Amino acid sequence: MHERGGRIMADKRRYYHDKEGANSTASDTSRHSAQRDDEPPNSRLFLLCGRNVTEEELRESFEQFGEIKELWIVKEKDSGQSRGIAYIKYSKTSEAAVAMEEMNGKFIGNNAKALKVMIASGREQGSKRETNETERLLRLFIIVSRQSSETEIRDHFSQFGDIEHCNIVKDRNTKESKGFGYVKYFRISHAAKAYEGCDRTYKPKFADPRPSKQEDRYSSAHGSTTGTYDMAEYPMEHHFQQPMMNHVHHNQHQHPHTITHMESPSRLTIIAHRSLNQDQLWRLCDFFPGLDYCNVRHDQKQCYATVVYNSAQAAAHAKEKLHGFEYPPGHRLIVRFDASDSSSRSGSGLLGTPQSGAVRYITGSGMNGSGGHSGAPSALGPPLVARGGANMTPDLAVLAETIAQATSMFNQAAGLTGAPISHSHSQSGESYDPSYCSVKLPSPQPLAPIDSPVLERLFVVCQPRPPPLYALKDVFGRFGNLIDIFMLSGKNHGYAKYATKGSADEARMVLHGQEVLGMRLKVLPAEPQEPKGSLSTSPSGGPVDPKCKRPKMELLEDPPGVH
DNA sequence: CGACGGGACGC
DNA sequence: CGACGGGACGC
Repeated sequence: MHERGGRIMADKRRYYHDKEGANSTASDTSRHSAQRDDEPPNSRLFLLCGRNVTEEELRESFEQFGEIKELWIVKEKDSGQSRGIAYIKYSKTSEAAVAMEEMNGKFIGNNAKALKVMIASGREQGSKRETNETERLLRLFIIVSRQSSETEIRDHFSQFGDIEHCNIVKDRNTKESKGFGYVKYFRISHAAKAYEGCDRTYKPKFADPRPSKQEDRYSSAHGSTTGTYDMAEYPMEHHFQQPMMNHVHHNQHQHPHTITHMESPSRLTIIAHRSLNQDQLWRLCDFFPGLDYCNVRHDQKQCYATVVYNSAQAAAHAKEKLHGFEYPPGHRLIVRFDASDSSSRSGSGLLGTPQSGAVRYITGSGMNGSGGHSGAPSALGPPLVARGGANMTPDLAVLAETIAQATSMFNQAAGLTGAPISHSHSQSGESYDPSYCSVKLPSPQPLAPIDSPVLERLFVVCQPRPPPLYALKDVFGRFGNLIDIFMLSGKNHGYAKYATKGSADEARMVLHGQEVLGMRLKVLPAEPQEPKGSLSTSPSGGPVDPKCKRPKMELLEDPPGVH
């Protein structure tokens, strides 16, 4: 399935790999439909319309906001008469959010009644809502690395819209980050865009509403209606600046964030890691036909590019291929149609004004334990491009290497050899640089989609400590079909997940006993993961599968060439 | 005017 | 030796 274009992964499945099934161990009957309804979350609309609104009218008005998966008007069972209620399921959360914001209060057809549009809640829930249910649509729960700051969170998330509040939860006493936080927007569509478009290491989820403080205390005191229904009126009036407008115009809906502008179909805005320079991004964009112009500007945190193609189709094609692509590895590009509003800000452009803050180069557990010592060991010399940069920090060296790898990968994908930017001496696609990896490696390969079924896992031990995650990802990825690799936090071992057994076997045989950036690897077949809830009450006692118990791991204590 | 039908594990 | 990421908000 990975044809040529597949190298530039635009696989949307990358974005929806949340494991909502964590609590779905309670298996049962009606779960199937319920899951479809709410996947991705908040992608279904509930609307009140007139009884004579037709399915065609609804479809005509609502399809401009995205892919409608299902459109259903609720009818009286016997007469078949509409009950004035409809459900519209979109393929994406943000499509539903924008549709709601745009269509609520509008009139369609010659109906006298204004539409009321809201995000549908679950089938079981019905019309019952909690007091502050609106938070569920506005606030994201996110995982953050332990050392990232609130400024950094704000910088990243403000690109999707104005933030009402964001915080990292910290231990009251030690003030240490607990590794998660919250971001709350003013507008539902902004939260939805952030949910889909933020860096995936944040693992966003819609936050459960915080229980309001005066719940039952006052209700008894006043004996009044403070209960569960008073907020039933949804967040609309609060979040909608525009008064109800008249009839629907079928033109592009405005991006909610900026003031007034239109999308220009041949211009793109790309948000990328700040380490990328103009030349690299130009090359990247030029990989797709029709590039006219590429301008890059930076701030402390990120890199913003305006890219113009010579046609809307060319731009759309590039956008589709590049959005979500990891470049450099571990950092997904965000690509959208450019908003050409000249009246807005100067300098950093239309996408927020990030402040300075600690830049997180690599996210993921692999870097956590290594602190500032993750640079290359001096015995083997610094990695590739860091050479000669005596005052380069380890982080910069890591970045430089990352980019070299990514560039090399693109050169491969483009069929270019000996491109000027290439720092390595790889001609035929295979590379051998003993300071990077002690064995000759195949050329870089695309990763498998993150939700691919895991057909084989490898257990990886690194001594004395793990090399940077990007290096492991690259090296283990070169055998193809790598889904993911991670190191356990603070440990020197981890797991690589493959979508095919063949790739895993090859990786294991080639890499076992080799070195990556000076770190010796053990690569073994992973023992099957123990089911979490398995109480040891089973008569057999311990682990499930005794068959692949003791993989042999000798031959490693005395590797060739190094004592 | 405020909350759930129809079809269905299978190329 | 080296075995399974990280997760809900002031107690």
